[in-house]
This record gives sequence, C-alpha cells and structure tokens, in this order.
Amino acid sequence: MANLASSKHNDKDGGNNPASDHETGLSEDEQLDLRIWLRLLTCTHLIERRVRKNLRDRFGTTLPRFDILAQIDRAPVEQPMRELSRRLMVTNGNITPLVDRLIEENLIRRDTSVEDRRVQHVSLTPSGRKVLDEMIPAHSSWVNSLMADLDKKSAAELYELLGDLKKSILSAEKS
Amino acid sequence: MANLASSKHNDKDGGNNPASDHETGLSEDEQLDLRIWLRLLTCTHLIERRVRKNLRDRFGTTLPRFDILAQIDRAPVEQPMRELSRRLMVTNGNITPLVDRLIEENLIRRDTSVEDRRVQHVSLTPSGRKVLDEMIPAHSSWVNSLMADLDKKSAAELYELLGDLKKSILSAEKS
DNA sequence: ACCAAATAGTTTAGACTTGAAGGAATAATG
DNA sequence: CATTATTCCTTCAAGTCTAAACTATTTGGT
Repeated sequence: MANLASSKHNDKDGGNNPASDHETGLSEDEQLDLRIWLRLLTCTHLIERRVRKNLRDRFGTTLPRFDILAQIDRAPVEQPMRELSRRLMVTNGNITPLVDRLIEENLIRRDTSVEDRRVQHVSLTPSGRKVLDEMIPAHSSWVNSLMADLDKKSAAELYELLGDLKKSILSAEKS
Repeated sequence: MANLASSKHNDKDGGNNPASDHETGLSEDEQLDLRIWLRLLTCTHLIERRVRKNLRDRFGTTLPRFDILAQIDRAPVEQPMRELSRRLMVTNGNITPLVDRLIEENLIRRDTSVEDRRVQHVSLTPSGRKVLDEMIPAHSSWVNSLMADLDKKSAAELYELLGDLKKSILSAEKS
C-alpha cells in the first residue's frame, strides 16, 4: 500500500515560525521531504503494478518469484538463502516458501552446503535458466518503456540523487 | 518484495552493437533505467521498513492503517471508499477489511451516502482525530530524519525528477 | 417506464510479507 | 573440551494485497 501523510494538520506554533505552513505546521523542508516520499511511493507502485501485470499475463508468474530467479542469476556463484533475503530486503521467513514454490516448478534447486550444513545453496535449473532468459529482456523492456520520456541527462541525475537519498537513509539508520 | 533484474544475461548481438554491454545485452540507457528502478525500490523499502517499525513500536499500528487515516484526513470533505483506493493505489477489496478494522478500533466511521446509496462515506471519529494528530508529526519527523543528509537543492531536484518520472510512467501507461 | 450497462463496495481464494519463536549447526569463550 | 552465543533456516500466526466474482444501486438509451 501507499503511505500518505502530510495533511492539513493543525498549526500549533501560532504562526510565529516564518518557514512553517499554516495548514500543516511543517516547515518547507519537512513538507518537501514528505512530498518526495509520496512521489517515490507513487512511482514505485506504478512501476510495480505494470511489472506484476506483465509477469502474470505473459509468464504466468509473480513479482516475488521473478525477483528470486533474477537475484539468483545476478550472483556470481551459488548463494545461500540469507543472501537472497538480504539482497531482496525481505525477511528470511519470506524466502523459504517462495523457494519451495520455485523448486516445485522445477526452476531452481536447493542444496545443503558441504562446508556449513546450516546453509542452503540455491541455484537455477536448466529449465529455470531458460525461462529466466526470456523474462529478463522482457522485464527490461517494460521498465525501459515506462521511463522512455525521461531524457538521458535527467535519468542520470535521478540515478545520482537516488544514490544520495539511499546514503542519507542508511546513515540515519545507523545512528 | 523487491524487483531485482539486470544480470549477466547472455549477449546475443555478437558484440556488434557498440552501445550494448557484453554482459547483459542491454544498451547503456536500458541499464540506467533498470538501475534507477532498483534504487527506487531500495529507497522505498528502506523508508517503509523504518516507518512500519516506528508505527508498530510507538503507536501499535500498521502502515496500511495509518495510510487510510492519513488519507481520510487529507481530503477536504468526506470521501467515498473508491477515493481511498484510488489515492492509495490499492484495489477496492483491500480497503474494505482495513476500514472494518479501523471501525472496530473506533477510529473512523462509515456512513452510507444519502445521494447515492452505493457509496460509503468514511470519516474520522474524535478518537481517530486525536490519534492521528499524534501520528502525523511523528511520521513527518521520521521521514525528515531519513532525508536529513539531502541538501535542499538536491531535494528539490529529486522532487522534480520524480515528477518527470511519474509523468513518463503515466504517459506510457496510456498508450 | 424498461432494461442493459456501468459503478460502488463486498466477498473470496490465493499469494506474499512480517515478526517472533524454534531447531539444527557452528563459532566463540573460558 | 564444555558451554554459551550466534547464525541459518523453517514454521507459524496475523496481516496485507490482488484479481475475479458477486450484490446492490444508479445511469443511459430507447
């Protein structure tokens, strides 16, 4: 779901703060941050919705399953489940049933690591490889077409600024 | 979940396309688009995770419930459920049980419209008003602190570029 | 007025996600 | 070594989300 909030919250400073908005009680900067957050969510939801629909219509699969396959493919070597959950930023308990499902569909394999028997290595089957080789360029083209109106310079700037935002978030999380 | 994909997909053009990456078979622009998409997701997930945790720890509630309350508050007048689902960009069937839950908690009310009896108007109760008045500034401060390292100019640019991206997505969806 | 089409909401089945608790294996410490 | 702590994964309950089918109501075209 989204995360909507900025609103006409009561102004409690009596209008003494010149940088505050009488409707919200928030400073301009605070408002801008919230607006960024809302746009971020909007863009993410719009893209996700399109990708989900296309994955379902054209490949009969779901975004989480595709994400797992793509992440397995992305890694240089066999990776443990913990790597999947870390990279996909979801909890461990989420990965297990998704992997179960992909194994049922014969798209991936799960093998207990020889060095550490707690670890489960996950890898693509030939069948999974084949399916993914069709899905990846399709997925890329969907995203590409959604961003088609963004010129190259804007795209590069957006990429940089999102990097700055990410850094800011991570630095705030640390403290 | 995320949506990971760019990957070392096989290069099928035999290296004849000067703008393509031998590892991915994608042009630079296509790669940039995918990278933007991944960063967008990362930022969204990081912020959502923090907001969810704070809502749970400090208010014992969830993000979807907060979103509903905030969206009701945000509207100038009583709004029908369809407005909620449209603005929060979720399906209708999702809103109903969330509203049911908030009614149970005595935070909102649902009244059948007099003009059109299909329509259900949703509004805050005094209790909901009170709770929300505490949540909104808290939420704002959380987002604010996550973006603290972003200077004002960057924030303004990011906001604009996300607007451009949104426009691009919507224009692609139309066609 | 009649009736097909459209609209608002609800319900349902299936899927995903989280946080917390637990089991198995390994690492760290005395 | 023996014990404690940590790590990896699974299981579980509760909640969210979607798409599709359904009900109730209103609208539009005749």
